[in-house]
Amino acid sequence: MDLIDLGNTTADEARRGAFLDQLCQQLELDFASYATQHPVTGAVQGYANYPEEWKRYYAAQGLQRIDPTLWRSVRSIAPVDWERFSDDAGFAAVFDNSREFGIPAQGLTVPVRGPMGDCGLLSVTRACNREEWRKLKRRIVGNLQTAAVHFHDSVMRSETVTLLMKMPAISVREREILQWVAAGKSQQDVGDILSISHRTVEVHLRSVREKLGALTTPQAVGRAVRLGLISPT
Amino acid sequence: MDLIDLGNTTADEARRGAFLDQLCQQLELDFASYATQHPVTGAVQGYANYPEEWKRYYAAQGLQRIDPTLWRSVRSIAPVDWERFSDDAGFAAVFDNSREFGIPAQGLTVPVRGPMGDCGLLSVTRACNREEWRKLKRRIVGNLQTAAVHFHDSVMRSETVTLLMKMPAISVREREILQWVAAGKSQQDVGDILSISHRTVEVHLRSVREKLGALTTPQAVGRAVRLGLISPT
DNA sequence: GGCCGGCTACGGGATTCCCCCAATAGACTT
DNA sequence: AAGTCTATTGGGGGAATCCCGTAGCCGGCC
Repeated sequence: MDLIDLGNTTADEARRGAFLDQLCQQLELDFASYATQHPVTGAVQGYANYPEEWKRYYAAQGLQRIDPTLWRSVRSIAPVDWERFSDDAGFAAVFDNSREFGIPAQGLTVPVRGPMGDCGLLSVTRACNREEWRKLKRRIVGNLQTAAVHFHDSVMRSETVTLLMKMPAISVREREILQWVAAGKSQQDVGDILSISHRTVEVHLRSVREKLGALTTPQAVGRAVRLGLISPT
Repeated sequence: MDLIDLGNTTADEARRGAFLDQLCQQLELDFASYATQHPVTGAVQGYANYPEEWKRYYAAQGLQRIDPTLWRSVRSIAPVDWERFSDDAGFAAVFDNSREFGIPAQGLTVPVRGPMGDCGLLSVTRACNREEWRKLKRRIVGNLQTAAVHFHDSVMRSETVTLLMKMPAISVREREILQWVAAGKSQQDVGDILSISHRTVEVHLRSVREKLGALTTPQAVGRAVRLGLISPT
Protein backbone atom coordinates (compact mmCIF):
# COMPACT_ATOMS: atom_id res chain seq x y z
CA MET A 1 0.00 0.00 0.00
CA ASP A 2 1.70 3.14 -1.23
CA LEU A 3 1.09 6.54 0.22
CA ILE A 4 0.75 9.26 -2.35
CA ASP A 5 0.57 12.84 -1.19
CA LEU A 6 -1.48 14.39 -3.97
CA GLY A 7 -1.10 17.84 -3.85
CA ASN A 8 2.13 19.49 -4.72
CA THR A 9 1.24 20.07 -8.32
CA THR A 10 -2.41 20.79 -8.94
CA ALA A 11 -4.36 23.90 -8.12
CA ASP A 12 -6.95 21.65 -6.55
CA GLU A 13 -4.53 21.01 -3.73
CA ALA A 14 -4.57 24.58 -2.49
CA ARG A 15 -8.35 24.71 -2.72
CA ARG A 16 -8.73 21.46 -0.80
CA GLY A 17 -6.20 22.48 1.80
CA ALA A 18 -8.13 25.71 2.22
CA PHE A 19 -11.31 23.70 2.54
CA LEU A 20 -9.83 21.68 5.39
CA ASP A 21 -8.55 24.85 7.06
CA GLN A 22 -11.94 26.47 6.73
CA LEU A 23 -13.59 23.36 8.11
CA CYS A 24 -11.37 23.49 11.16
CA GLN A 25 -11.99 27.17 11.69
CA GLN A 26 -15.76 27.03 11.33
CA LEU A 27 -16.27 23.89 13.41
CA GLU A 28 -13.73 24.67 16.14
CA LEU A 29 -11.40 21.85 15.20
CA ASP A 30 -7.64 21.48 15.41
CA PHE A 31 -6.84 19.39 12.35
CA ALA A 32 -8.63 17.74 9.47
CA SER A 33 -7.52 15.14 6.95
CA TYR A 34 -8.96 13.21 4.08
CA ALA A 35 -7.83 9.88 2.69
CA THR A 36 -9.14 7.65 -0.05
CA GLN A 37 -8.16 4.26 -1.32
CA HIS A 38 -8.15 3.34 -4.98
CA PRO A 39 -10.65 0.48 -5.27
CA VAL A 40 -8.50 -1.25 -7.90
CA THR A 41 -4.85 -0.53 -7.15
CA GLY A 42 -5.36 -0.03 -3.43
CA ALA A 43 -3.08 3.01 -3.35
CA VAL A 44 -3.87 5.49 -0.59
CA GLN A 45 -4.07 9.20 -1.33
CA GLY A 46 -4.75 12.00 1.05
CA TYR A 47 -4.85 15.62 2.07
CA ALA A 48 -4.24 16.96 5.54
CA ASN A 49 -3.49 20.19 7.33
CA TYR A 50 -1.37 18.45 9.91
CA PRO A 51 2.08 19.90 10.56
CA GLU A 52 4.60 18.87 7.91
CA GLU A 53 6.74 17.08 10.52
CA TRP A 54 3.85 14.84 11.47
CA LYS A 55 3.05 14.06 7.82
CA ARG A 56 6.67 13.18 7.16
CA TYR A 57 6.92 11.05 10.28
CA TYR A 58 3.65 9.31 9.48
CA ALA A 59 4.73 8.51 5.94
CA ALA A 60 8.26 7.53 6.95
CA GLN A 61 6.98 5.07 9.54
CA GLY A 62 4.34 3.74 7.17
CA LEU A 63 1.74 4.27 9.88
CA GLN A 64 -1.09 4.05 7.34
CA ARG A 65 -0.60 0.32 7.44
CA ILE A 66 -1.51 0.01 11.10
CA ASP A 67 -3.61 3.13 11.72
CA PRO A 68 -7.02 1.86 12.86
CA THR A 69 -8.63 5.19 12.00
CA LEU A 70 -8.07 4.10 8.41
CA TRP A 71 -8.54 0.37 8.19
CA ARG A 72 -11.30 0.13 10.75
CA SER A 73 -13.24 3.16 9.59
CA VAL A 74 -13.17 1.84 6.05
CA ARG A 75 -15.34 -1.03 7.27
CA SER A 76 -17.84 1.19 8.98
CA ILE A 77 -21.02 2.80 7.80
CA ALA A 78 -21.37 5.44 10.48
CA PRO A 79 -18.85 8.02 11.71
CA VAL A 80 -16.38 6.48 14.15
CA ASP A 81 -15.15 8.19 17.30
CA TRP A 82 -11.49 7.38 17.89
CA GLU A 83 -12.50 6.63 21.46
CA ARG A 84 -13.47 3.21 20.11
CA PHE A 85 -9.82 2.55 19.25
CA SER A 86 -8.58 3.28 22.77
CA ASP A 87 -7.61 -0.34 23.38
CA ASP A 88 -6.24 -0.94 19.88
CA ALA A 89 -2.54 -1.66 19.73
CA GLY A 90 -2.19 0.05 16.36
CA PHE A 91 -3.90 3.17 17.63
CA ALA A 92 -1.51 3.36 20.53
CA ALA A 93 1.44 2.88 18.19
CA VAL A 94 0.29 5.73 15.98
CA PHE A 95 -0.92 8.23 18.54
CA ASP A 96 1.40 7.67 21.48
CA ASN A 97 3.98 9.79 19.73
CA SER A 98 1.53 12.12 18.05
CA ARG A 99 1.37 14.41 21.08
CA GLU A 100 4.96 15.42 20.48
CA PHE A 101 3.82 16.75 17.13
CA GLY A 102 0.83 18.52 18.66
CA ILE A 103 -1.69 16.03 17.31
CA PRO A 104 -4.43 15.12 19.78
CA ALA A 105 -5.54 11.48 20.02
CA GLN A 106 -9.15 12.62 20.24
CA GLY A 107 -10.93 12.60 16.93
CA LEU A 108 -13.60 11.35 14.61
CA THR A 109 -13.52 9.72 11.19
CA VAL A 110 -16.42 10.01 8.77
CA PRO A 111 -16.50 7.40 5.98
CA VAL A 112 -18.18 8.22 2.69
CA ARG A 113 -18.63 5.91 -0.26
CA GLY A 114 -19.39 6.22 -3.92
CA PRO A 115 -21.20 3.85 -6.24
CA MET A 116 -18.01 2.31 -7.62
CA GLY A 117 -16.75 0.92 -4.34
CA ASP A 118 -14.66 4.02 -3.72
CA CYS A 119 -14.37 5.09 -0.11
CA GLY A 120 -13.18 8.35 1.40
CA LEU A 121 -12.35 9.03 5.02
CA LEU A 122 -12.63 12.51 6.53
CA SER A 123 -10.96 12.70 9.92
CA VAL A 124 -10.92 15.59 12.37
CA THR A 125 -9.25 16.11 15.72
CA ARG A 126 -9.74 18.44 18.65
CA ALA A 127 -7.86 18.72 21.90
CA CYS A 128 -10.31 19.39 24.71
CA ASN A 129 -11.88 17.57 27.62
CA ARG A 130 -14.24 14.72 26.90
CA GLU A 131 -17.41 16.52 27.82
CA GLU A 132 -16.63 19.38 25.47
CA TRP A 133 -15.69 16.91 22.77
CA ARG A 134 -18.99 15.09 23.04
CA LYS A 135 -20.98 18.28 22.81
CA LEU A 136 -18.91 19.52 19.90
CA LYS A 137 -19.25 16.19 18.15
CA ARG A 138 -23.00 16.11 18.49
CA ARG A 139 -23.20 19.62 17.12
CA ILE A 140 -20.98 19.17 14.07
CA VAL A 141 -21.44 15.58 12.97
CA GLY A 142 -24.03 16.59 10.38
CA ASN A 143 -21.75 19.26 8.95
CA LEU A 144 -18.88 16.82 8.85
CA GLN A 145 -21.00 14.32 6.99
CA THR A 146 -21.90 16.94 4.42
CA ALA A 147 -18.34 18.15 4.18
CA ALA A 148 -17.07 14.60 3.71
CA VAL A 149 -19.54 13.99 0.90
CA HIS A 150 -18.55 17.21 -0.83
CA PHE A 151 -14.87 16.53 -0.44
CA HIS A 152 -15.10 12.98 -1.67
CA ASP A 153 -17.30 14.05 -4.57
CA SER A 154 -14.77 16.71 -5.49
CA VAL A 155 -11.86 14.30 -5.35
CA MET A 156 -13.72 11.71 -7.40
CA ARG A 157 -14.51 14.30 -10.05
CA SER A 158 -11.03 15.76 -10.16
CA GLU A 159 -9.03 15.11 -13.26
CA THR A 160 -5.91 14.09 -11.44
CA VAL A 161 -7.67 11.34 -9.66
CA THR A 162 -9.93 10.29 -12.50
CA LEU A 163 -6.76 9.70 -14.45
CA LEU A 164 -5.51 7.59 -11.59
CA MET A 165 -8.79 6.07 -10.60
CA LYS A 166 -10.63 5.98 -13.87
CA MET A 167 -13.25 3.32 -13.96
CA PRO A 168 -11.89 0.52 -16.06
CA ALA A 169 -13.53 0.70 -19.48
CA ILE A 170 -14.71 -2.86 -19.63
CA SER A 171 -16.08 -3.65 -23.07
CA VAL A 172 -19.47 -5.26 -23.52
CA ARG A 173 -17.86 -8.45 -24.69
CA GLU A 174 -15.49 -8.56 -21.75
CA ARG A 175 -18.26 -7.99 -19.27
CA GLU A 176 -20.37 -10.62 -20.98
CA ILE A 177 -17.59 -13.18 -20.80
CA LEU A 178 -16.70 -12.35 -17.21
CA GLN A 179 -20.33 -12.73 -16.30
CA TRP A 180 -20.40 -16.23 -17.74
CA VAL A 181 -17.16 -17.14 -16.00
CA ALA A 182 -18.60 -15.87 -12.73
CA ALA A 183 -21.58 -18.10 -13.43
CA GLY A 184 -19.29 -21.11 -13.25
CA LYS A 185 -18.68 -21.69 -16.95
CA SER A 186 -15.30 -22.78 -18.26
CA GLN A 187 -13.62 -20.92 -21.08
CA GLN A 188 -14.69 -23.68 -23.47
CA ASP A 189 -18.27 -23.41 -22.26
CA VAL A 190 -18.30 -19.66 -22.78
CA GLY A 191 -16.86 -20.11 -26.24
CA ASP A 192 -19.62 -22.55 -27.11
CA ILE A 193 -22.30 -20.31 -25.61
CA LEU A 194 -21.11 -17.27 -27.54
CA SER A 195 -20.12 -19.31 -30.60
CA ILE A 196 -16.54 -18.13 -30.49
CA SER A 197 -13.25 -19.88 -29.94
CA HIS A 198 -12.19 -20.59 -26.38
CA ARG A 199 -8.96 -18.86 -27.35
CA THR A 200 -10.87 -15.67 -27.91
CA VAL A 201 -12.57 -16.07 -24.58
CA GLU A 202 -9.17 -16.30 -22.98
CA VAL A 203 -7.98 -13.12 -24.66
CA HIS A 204 -10.96 -11.20 -23.33
CA LEU A 205 -10.37 -12.61 -19.89
CA ARG A 206 -6.73 -11.56 -20.09
CA SER A 207 -7.83 -8.09 -21.10
CA VAL A 208 -10.35 -7.75 -18.32
CA ARG A 209 -7.83 -9.04 -15.78
CA GLU A 210 -5.42 -6.35 -16.86
CA LYS A 211 -8.07 -3.63 -16.77
CA LEU A 212 -9.11 -4.62 -13.27
CA GLY A 213 -5.52 -4.92 -12.14
CA ALA A 214 -6.09 -8.55 -11.25
CA LEU A 215 -3.45 -11.26 -11.35
CA THR A 216 -5.89 -14.13 -11.70
CA THR A 217 -9.39 -14.68 -12.99
CA PRO A 218 -10.85 -15.34 -9.52
CA GLN A 219 -9.46 -12.00 -8.38
CA ALA A 220 -10.94 -10.28 -11.41
CA VAL A 221 -14.33 -11.83 -10.70
CA GLY A 222 -14.15 -10.75 -7.09
CA ARG A 223 -13.35 -7.18 -8.02
CA ALA A 224 -15.95 -7.06 -10.75
CA VAL A 225 -18.58 -8.24 -8.30
CA ARG A 226 -17.42 -5.69 -5.79
CA LEU A 227 -17.58 -2.94 -8.41
CA GLY A 228 -21.04 -4.02 -9.46
CA LEU A 229 -19.90 -4.79 -12.99
CA ILE A 230 -21.35 -8.27 -12.80
CA SER A 231 -23.55 -10.14 -10.37
CA PRO A 232 -22.82 -13.73 -9.47
CA THR A 233 -25.59 -16.21 -10.15
CA MET B 1 -32.73 -25.21 18.27
CA ASP B 2 -32.73 -21.87 16.62
CA LEU B 3 -33.82 -18.79 18.45
CA ILE B 4 -35.41 -16.66 15.78
CA ASP B 5 -37.81 -14.12 17.13
CA LEU B 6 -39.94 -13.24 14.17
CA GLY B 7 -41.79 -10.68 16.22
CA ASN B 8 -38.57 -8.79 16.36
CA THR B 9 -38.73 -7.88 12.70
CA THR B 10 -42.19 -6.45 12.97
CA ALA B 11 -41.03 -4.52 16.00
CA ASP B 12 -38.20 -3.21 13.89
CA GLU B 13 -40.60 -2.18 11.19
CA ALA B 14 -42.79 -0.30 13.62
CA ARG B 15 -39.74 1.38 15.08
CA ARG B 16 -38.48 2.40 11.66
CA GLY B 17 -41.85 3.73 10.62
CA ALA B 18 -41.89 5.79 13.80
CA PHE B 19 -38.39 7.02 12.99
CA LEU B 20 -39.53 8.33 9.63
CA ASP B 21 -42.54 10.03 11.22
CA GLN B 22 -40.33 11.63 13.81
CA LEU B 23 -37.91 12.76 11.09
CA CYS B 24 -40.73 14.49 9.23
CA GLN B 25 -42.01 16.14 12.33
CA GLN B 26 -38.67 17.46 13.54
CA LEU B 27 -37.41 18.64 10.16
CA GLU B 28 -40.68 20.13 8.88
CA LEU B 29 -41.09 17.57 6.13
CA ASP B 30 -44.19 16.06 4.55
CA PHE B 31 -43.05 12.53 3.81
CA ALA B 32 -39.99 10.36 4.19
CA SER B 33 -39.05 7.00 2.71
CA TYR B 34 -36.14 4.60 2.74
CA ALA B 35 -35.27 1.97 0.18
CA THR B 36 -32.41 -0.46 -0.14
CA GLN B 37 -31.54 -3.30 -2.41
CA HIS B 38 -30.26 -6.30 -0.57
CA PRO B 39 -26.74 -6.87 -1.92
CA VAL B 40 -27.08 -10.63 -1.55
CA THR B 41 -30.62 -11.57 -2.43
CA GLY B 42 -31.18 -8.52 -4.63
CA ALA B 43 -34.58 -8.05 -3.05
CA VAL B 44 -35.73 -4.46 -2.63
CA GLN B 45 -37.05 -3.47 0.74
CA GLY B 46 -38.35 -0.16 1.86
CA TYR B 47 -40.14 1.87 4.48
CA ALA B 48 -42.26 4.92 3.84
CA ASN B 49 -44.89 7.02 5.54
CA TYR B 50 -46.60 7.85 2.29
CA PRO B 51 -50.38 7.36 2.15
CA GLU B 52 -51.32 3.75 1.57
CA GLU B 53 -53.05 4.60 -1.71
CA TRP B 54 -49.84 6.04 -3.12
CA LYS B 55 -47.83 3.02 -2.00
CA ARG B 56 -50.33 0.67 -3.63
CA TYR B 57 -50.46 2.72 -6.83
CA TYR B 58 -46.66 2.93 -6.95
CA ALA B 59 -46.26 -0.81 -6.48
CA ALA B 60 -49.10 -1.68 -8.87
CA GLN B 61 -47.61 0.43 -11.65
CA GLY B 62 -44.12 -0.85 -10.94
CA LEU B 63 -42.90 2.72 -10.80
CA GLN B 64 -39.71 1.67 -9.02
CA ARG B 65 -38.45 0.52 -12.40
CA ILE B 66 -38.53 4.01 -13.91
CA ASP B 67 -38.32 6.24 -10.83
CA PRO B 68 -35.18 8.34 -11.29
CA THR B 69 -35.07 9.16 -7.59
CA LEU B 70 -34.08 5.52 -7.17
CA TRP B 71 -31.94 4.47 -10.11
CA ARG B 72 -30.17 7.78 -10.51
CA SER B 73 -29.57 8.36 -6.84
CA VAL B 74 -27.86 4.99 -6.42
CA ARG B 75 -25.20 6.28 -8.79
CA SER B 76 -24.62 9.44 -6.82
CA ILE B 77 -22.30 10.25 -3.98
CA ALA B 78 -23.99 13.41 -2.77
CA PRO B 79 -27.64 14.04 -1.88
CA VAL B 80 -29.72 14.65 -4.99
CA ASP B 81 -32.40 17.31 -5.24
CA TRP B 82 -35.30 16.05 -7.33
CA GLU B 83 -35.09 19.36 -9.15
CA ARG B 84 -32.36 17.70 -11.15
CA PHE B 85 -34.88 15.23 -12.53
CA SER B 86 -37.23 17.92 -13.79
CA ASP B 87 -36.59 17.07 -17.42
CA ASP B 88 -36.50 13.31 -16.88
CA ALA B 89 -39.29 11.40 -18.61
CA GLY B 90 -39.41 8.81 -15.84
CA PHE B 91 -39.72 11.50 -13.18
CA ALA B 92 -42.64 13.04 -15.00
CA ALA B 93 -44.27 9.63 -15.37
CA VAL B 94 -43.97 8.99 -11.65
CA PHE B 95 -44.77 12.39 -10.21
CA ASP B 96 -47.30 13.81 -12.65
CA ASN B 97 -49.97 11.77 -10.92
CA SER B 98 -48.46 11.98 -7.46
CA ARG B 99 -50.19 15.28 -6.73
CA GLU B 100 -53.54 13.51 -6.74
CA PHE B 101 -52.25 11.47 -3.85
CA GLY B 102 -50.95 14.51 -2.04
CA ILE B 103 -47.32 13.74 -2.81
CA PRO B 104 -45.26 16.78 -3.76
CA ALA B 105 -42.75 16.49 -6.60
CA GLN B 106 -40.25 18.50 -4.57
CA GLY B 107 -37.85 16.39 -2.65
CA LEU B 108 -34.38 15.17 -1.90
CA THR B 109 -32.75 11.75 -1.86
CA VAL B 110 -29.73 10.99 0.32
CA PRO B 111 -27.71 7.93 -0.69
CA VAL B 112 -25.69 6.07 1.91
CA ARG B 113 -23.42 3.11 1.37
CA GLY B 114 -21.81 0.43 3.45
CA PRO B 115 -18.52 -1.41 2.98
CA MET B 116 -20.18 -4.43 1.36
CA GLY B 117 -21.52 -2.52 -1.64
CA ASP B 118 -24.86 -2.07 0.04
CA CYS B 119 -26.71 1.15 -0.70
CA GLY B 120 -29.64 2.79 1.03
CA LEU B 121 -31.69 5.74 -0.18
CA LEU B 122 -33.42 8.10 2.21
CA SER B 123 -35.90 10.36 0.42
CA VAL B 124 -37.91 13.23 1.84
CA THR B 125 -40.49 15.56 0.34
CA ARG B 126 -41.96 18.93 1.24
CA ALA B 127 -44.60 21.02 -0.48
CA CYS B 128 -43.61 24.66 -0.32
CA ASN B 129 -42.27 27.36 -2.60
CA ARG B 130 -38.80 26.99 -3.98
CA GLU B 131 -37.18 29.61 -1.85
CA GLU B 132 -38.46 28.02 1.34
CA TRP B 133 -37.39 24.63 0.08
CA ARG B 134 -33.85 25.78 -0.55
CA LYS B 135 -33.54 27.29 2.89
CA LEU B 136 -35.04 24.23 4.52
CA LYS B 137 -32.77 21.96 2.53
CA ARG B 138 -29.63 23.82 3.49
CA ARG B 139 -30.66 23.68 7.11
CA ILE B 140 -31.50 19.98 7.32
CA VAL B 141 -29.17 18.26 4.86
CA GLY B 142 -26.70 17.46 7.63
CA ASN B 143 -29.40 15.94 9.79
CA LEU B 144 -30.72 13.95 6.85
CA GLN B 145 -27.26 12.61 6.18
CA THR B 146 -26.92 11.50 9.77
CA ALA B 147 -30.41 10.05 9.81
CA ALA B 148 -29.75 8.14 6.59
CA VAL B 149 -26.58 6.66 8.01
CA HIS B 150 -28.32 5.56 11.19
CA PHE B 151 -31.26 4.11 9.32
CA HIS B 152 -29.10 2.21 6.88
CA ASP B 153 -26.86 0.98 9.65
CA SER B 154 -29.87 -0.32 11.53
CA VAL B 155 -31.24 -2.14 8.49
CA MET B 156 -27.88 -3.64 7.58
CA ARG B 157 -27.30 -4.88 11.12
CA SER B 158 -30.60 -6.73 11.21
CA GLU B 159 -30.09 -7.98 7.68
CA THR B 160 -26.66 -9.40 8.37
CA VAL B 161 -28.05 -11.18 11.41
CA THR B 162 -30.72 -12.93 9.37
CA LEU B 163 -28.18 -13.46 6.62
CA LEU B 164 -25.73 -15.19 8.91
CA MET B 165 -28.35 -17.76 9.71
CA LYS B 166 -28.73 -18.71 6.07
CA MET B 167 -25.00 -18.53 5.36
CA PRO B 168 -23.18 -21.73 4.48
CA ALA B 169 -20.92 -22.88 7.31
CA ILE B 170 -17.57 -21.94 5.79
CA SER B 171 -14.70 -22.93 8.07
CA VAL B 172 -12.07 -20.41 9.12
CA ARG B 173 -9.44 -22.18 7.06
CA GLU B 174 -11.62 -22.23 3.97
CA ARG B 175 -12.44 -18.56 4.27
CA GLU B 176 -8.78 -17.76 4.80
CA ILE B 177 -7.73 -19.64 1.70
CA LEU B 178 -10.53 -18.22 -0.43
CA GLN B 179 -9.49 -14.76 0.69
CA TRP B 180 -5.96 -15.34 -0.54
CA VAL B 181 -7.20 -16.76 -3.82
CA ALA B 182 -9.42 -13.70 -4.25
CA ALA B 183 -6.30 -11.63 -3.64
CA GLY B 184 -4.78 -13.09 -6.78
CA LYS B 185 -2.61 -15.79 -5.23
CA SER B 186 -2.15 -19.18 -6.86
CA GLN B 187 -2.71 -22.35 -4.92
CA GLN B 188 1.04 -22.79 -4.62
CA ASP B 189 1.36 -19.23 -3.29
CA VAL B 190 -1.32 -19.82 -0.70
CA GLY B 191 0.35 -23.04 0.35
CA ASP B 192 3.63 -21.19 0.84
CA ILE B 193 1.93 -18.36 2.71
CA LEU B 194 0.12 -20.70 5.08
CA SER B 195 3.00 -23.19 5.17
CA ILE B 196 0.85 -26.07 3.94
CA SER B 197 0.93 -28.18 0.80
CA HIS B 198 -0.70 -26.76 -2.32
CA ARG B 199 -2.58 -30.04 -2.44
CA THR B 200 -4.20 -29.18 0.86
CA VAL B 201 -5.08 -25.74 -0.44
CA GLU B 202 -6.83 -27.40 -3.32
CA VAL B 203 -8.79 -29.63 -0.96
CA HIS B 204 -10.08 -26.62 0.96
CA LEU B 205 -10.97 -24.87 -2.27
CA ARG B 206 -12.86 -27.96 -3.40
CA SER B 207 -14.71 -27.95 -0.10
CA VAL B 208 -15.62 -24.28 -0.23
CA ARG B 209 -16.76 -24.59 -3.84
CA GLU B 210 -19.12 -27.34 -2.80
CA LYS B 211 -20.44 -25.39 0.17
CA LEU B 212 -21.13 -22.34 -1.96
CA GLY B 213 -22.66 -24.45 -4.68
CA ALA B 214 -20.09 -23.19 -7.14
CA LEU B 215 -18.78 -25.15 -10.11
CA THR B 216 -15.53 -23.21 -10.39
CA THR B 217 -13.26 -21.20 -8.14
CA PRO B 218 -14.08 -17.88 -9.85
CA GLN B 219 -17.76 -18.51 -9.21
CA ALA B 220 -17.03 -19.33 -5.59
CA VAL B 221 -15.07 -16.11 -5.22
CA GLY B 222 -17.87 -14.10 -6.80
CA ARG B 223 -20.45 -15.57 -4.47
CA ALA B 224 -18.26 -15.18 -1.42
CA VAL B 225 -17.67 -11.53 -2.25
CA ARG B 226 -21.37 -10.96 -2.69
CA LEU B 227 -22.10 -12.73 0.57
CA GLY B 228 -19.58 -10.53 2.31
CA LEU B 229 -17.55 -13.58 3.37
CA ILE B 230 -14.44 -12.07 1.85
CA SER B 231 -13.54 -8.70 0.42
CA PRO B 232 -11.44 -8.46 -2.73
CA THR B 233 -8.20 -6.56 -2.33
C1' DG C 1 -16.09 -46.46 22.45
C1' DG C 2 -17.77 -45.31 17.96
C1' DC C 3 -18.83 -41.81 14.59
C1' DC C 4 -18.43 -37.67 12.02
C1' DG C 5 -16.41 -33.51 10.33
C1' DG C 6 -12.42 -30.62 9.78
C1' DC C 7 -7.37 -30.07 8.76
C1' DT C 8 -3.47 -32.06 7.07
C1' DA C 9 -0.84 -34.45 3.25
C1' DC C 10 0.21 -37.00 -1.17
C1' DG C 11 -0.13 -38.61 -6.43
C1' DG C 12 -1.73 -39.53 -11.19
C1' DG C 13 -4.08 -38.06 -14.99
C1' DA C 14 -7.31 -35.24 -17.54
C1' DT C 15 -8.68 -30.78 -18.18
C1' DT C 16 -8.19 -26.03 -18.12
C1' DC C 17 -5.96 -21.87 -17.80
C1' DC C 18 -2.37 -18.61 -18.91
C1' DC C 19 1.23 -16.45 -21.70
C1' DC C 20 3.98 -16.05 -25.85
C1' DC C 21 3.00 -15.19 -30.79
C1' DA C 22 0.19 -13.21 -35.09
C1' DA C 23 -3.67 -11.22 -37.79
C1' DT C 24 -8.04 -8.78 -39.56
C1' DA C 25 -11.96 -5.48 -39.45
C1' DG C 26 -13.95 -1.40 -37.82
C1' DA C 27 -14.03 3.06 -35.36
C1' DC C 28 -11.75 6.98 -34.28
C1' DT C 29 -8.34 10.67 -34.61
C1' DT C 30 -5.18 13.62 -36.92
C1' DA D 1 -6.13 9.57 -46.22
C1' DA D 2 -3.08 7.56 -43.12
C1' DG D 3 -2.31 6.27 -38.58
C1' DT D 4 -4.10 4.58 -34.01
C1' DC D 5 -6.73 2.16 -31.08
C1' DT D 6 -9.73 -1.52 -29.84
C1' DA D 7 -12.40 -5.62 -30.47
C1' DT D 8 -12.15 -9.70 -32.52
C1' DT D 9 -10.20 -14.12 -34.13
C1' DG D 10 -6.69 -17.70 -33.97
C1' DG D 11 -2.13 -21.41 -32.53
C1' DG D 12 1.33 -23.79 -29.44
C1' DG D 13 3.24 -24.87 -25.26
C1' DG D 14 3.98 -24.78 -20.47
C1' DA D 15 1.93 -24.10 -16.08
C1' DA D 16 -1.82 -24.50 -13.09
C1' DT D 17 -6.07 -26.23 -11.81
C1' DC D 18 -9.34 -29.81 -11.08
C1' DC D 19 -11.00 -34.56 -10.09
C1' DC D 20 -10.15 -39.13 -8.78
C1' DG D 21 -8.36 -41.48 -5.16
C1' DT D 22 -5.81 -42.68 -0.20
C1' DA D 23 -4.70 -41.76 4.69
C1' DG D 24 -3.47 -40.03 9.46
C1' DC D 25 -4.70 -36.92 13.33
C1' DC D 26 -7.65 -34.36 16.30
C1' DG D 27 -11.85 -32.69 18.61
C1' DG D 28 -16.75 -32.80 19.39
C1' DC D 29 -20.98 -35.55 19.84
C1' DC D 30 -24.15 -39.69 20.70
